[in-house]
Amino acid sequence: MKRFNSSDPLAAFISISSSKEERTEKTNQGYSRGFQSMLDSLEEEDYSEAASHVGEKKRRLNLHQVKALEKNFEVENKLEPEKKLKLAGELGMQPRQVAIWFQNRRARWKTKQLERDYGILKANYEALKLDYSNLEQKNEVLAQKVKELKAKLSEENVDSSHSVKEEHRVSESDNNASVHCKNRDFSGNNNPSAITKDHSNISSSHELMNLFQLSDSRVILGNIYQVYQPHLMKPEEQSLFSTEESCNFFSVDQAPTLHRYFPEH
DNA sequence: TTGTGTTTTATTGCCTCC
DNA sequence: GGAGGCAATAAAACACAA
Repeated sequence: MKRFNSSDPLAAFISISSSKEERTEKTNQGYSRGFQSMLDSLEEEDYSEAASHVGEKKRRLNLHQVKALEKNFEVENKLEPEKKLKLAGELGMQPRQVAIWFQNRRARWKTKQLERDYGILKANYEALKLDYSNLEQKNEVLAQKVKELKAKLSEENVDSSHSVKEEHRVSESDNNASVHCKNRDFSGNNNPSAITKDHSNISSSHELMNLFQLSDSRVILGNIYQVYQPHLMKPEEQSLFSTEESCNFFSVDQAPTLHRYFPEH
């Protein structure tokens, strides 16, 4: 087990100060303001205390030592034992001090790296959120257009459906469509009661229009998603947006026949 | 001057590797 | 089993506002 060599704790704390030229050398190497001021004050302290320092207290490394350690860390963030001994000798430090400095420096670097990664992830998330918001707006516009077209179509059907014979023919066509989708509900479950049951429960045309809107929005949104970022869809959303389920309710190829849902027309 | 927050240096305990 | 790395933490040094 490694443990601190307590035979000479004094020596571990006393760092030999470097030359006056080295110590007075000002640095602008991108240290934080706090760190820089710390280094500055450290230099002054070194001046007055280095030679005669009483060493029980924890001491900070001088500027020369820190700069040399930083330089070595840039080259390699882990030290070979030989390099550690060499560096310790050059800087007047205990090898263990050098090792501890590198260890702490790696920890600081890791923290910074995590902060950077978090920033990147956050930026990506914000961009994605913006994309999603834009898509929602487009979807609303498209849904509104669909709603208008349906209303228009409904009016046309009312105008052209006076003959009983015509009504009968359309009714048959609707029955076929009903058979086609009667085994499907909105969530993709094979629940025979889902759609047909809804039919019986829908009491007003207003509810019905909402039903259509919901369904259409999902189709449109689903198609946009599939074209735009298909890999971002959750499995359950892919199921929800699957064209087979939605098309049977409102197919693009076959315009919806609203007669069934507007029997009064 | 003092309280408080931040940074740096060092220790401890655990883990992995050889 | 020893050496070394890492996470958590203590403690000293330092900055700074009130």
